[in-house]
Amino acid sequence: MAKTNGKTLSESACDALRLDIIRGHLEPGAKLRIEELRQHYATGASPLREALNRLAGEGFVTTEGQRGFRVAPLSLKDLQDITRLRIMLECEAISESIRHGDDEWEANIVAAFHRLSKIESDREHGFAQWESRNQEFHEALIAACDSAWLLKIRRLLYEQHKRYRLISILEHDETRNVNAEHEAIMRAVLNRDEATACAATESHIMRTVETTRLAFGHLQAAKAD
Amino acid sequence: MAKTNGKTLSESACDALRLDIIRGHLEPGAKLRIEELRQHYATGASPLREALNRLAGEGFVTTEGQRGFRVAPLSLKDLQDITRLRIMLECEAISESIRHGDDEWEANIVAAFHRLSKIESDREHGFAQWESRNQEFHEALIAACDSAWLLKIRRLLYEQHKRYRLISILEHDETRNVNAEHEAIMRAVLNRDEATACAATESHIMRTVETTRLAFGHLQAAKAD
DNA sequence: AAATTTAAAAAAATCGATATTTTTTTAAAT
DNA sequence: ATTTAAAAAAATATCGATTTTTTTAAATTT
Repeated sequence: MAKTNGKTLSESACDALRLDIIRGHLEPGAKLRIEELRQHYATGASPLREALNRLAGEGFVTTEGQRGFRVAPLSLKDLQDITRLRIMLECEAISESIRHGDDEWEANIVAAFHRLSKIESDREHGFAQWESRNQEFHEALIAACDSAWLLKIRRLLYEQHKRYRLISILEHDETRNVNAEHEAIMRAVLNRDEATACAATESHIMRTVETTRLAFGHLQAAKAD
Repeated sequence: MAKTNGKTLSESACDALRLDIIRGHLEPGAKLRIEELRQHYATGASPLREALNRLAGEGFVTTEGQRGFRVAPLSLKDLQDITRLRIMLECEAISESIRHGDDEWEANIVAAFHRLSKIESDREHGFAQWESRNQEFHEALIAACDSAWLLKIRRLLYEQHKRYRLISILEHDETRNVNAEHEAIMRAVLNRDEATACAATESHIMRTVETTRLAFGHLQAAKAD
């Protein structure tokens, strides 16, 4: 792990681990042995332990006494829990953003929506790119919310949910028109219509979760072999 | 730091640091030099660094590149931010608790209220005890909420707010009857009246914050000398 | 013989001491 | 007053030592 950027080894390891956990590259519940990680990430034990402790604070890994670290587990109940909170926080953030946003904020939303629309069709192919533009669009919507804690917690839950979403890439609900859902949210937001924006956001999240829920159920069933 | 319990040195250091930050024993914004902490907590650098990284993940300390750690700063804006979210999450948790709670849950609330009432009068004297029983009462109220994330985040914000509260112990609003506020919340909860319970909780938090806000303002003014 | 317990060995986690790198401070020079 | 260079301090990483847990295999009991 060469120090190409200005980050410390701890930080690089932390980011790499977080990404691999979110991506599902590291299995939920899997044991995180220092020695193996050392090999894989080509770094010393100390930076790794610091990174794992950081991630434990963020809730991505669990740790018990002298028994090392594990990837935080996933469950259907956890998914539903996260979903409910996400809806609540996302709506709160959007509402506040609507109240505070200026012209520049609006412009950024429109731009982010446009960028996302251009590749909306081939989700299957450049999934990583779609994922990143999707996130950028949703973050543009709430960019005018000036509650640091709300944004911090919302982001945490967004990434926790991403863990579920990314293990079910293949599941694609053909009956959905995600672009239309995004457009509905954007319309309401630009109209400064809080109630409609929240309703559209809630239904967007609920639909996404329904797809995720199915895929996650399939995965669990397949594992029970 | 003797290993009297089953905890690792990292965990002990983490708990000790967190407590000292919440208590205000470590000044907001203060630099946390490893060498000094090593002296104070009588432990090695590795456990300390792990503890600090954990606390960074939880939001109690900040960290930047190769420049070490600092106690997360406090501000009036931060206090207001935390307050708004606390009200939202606390109400959500209480509502769910009301929907799910059983007889045992009710009994624990009544017991916690009683324990708190017995020492409500001399807040000044055994403040630590009052603080702990107060927290136990509030946690008894939401004990039947089975959303792990909601409880986790609520607790985080509760402790963040405690940082503000504990630096203003002396500020005592004589016009308040905290015991009556607690009783009002309890009554509504036992009546399974969500709306009233939320309203009472919101007003309780708002009053507490108002006292805190004043004290914090005074402190800032005093520091500006 | 199968299952449980015990003891030894191996593996893994945790910690502390030391070395390296980076930042901050200090003082001189421009 | 600003810049530059050297010294000190601090943060970070590596390595090896210690402690704890897990695994393995033998011994005992049912």
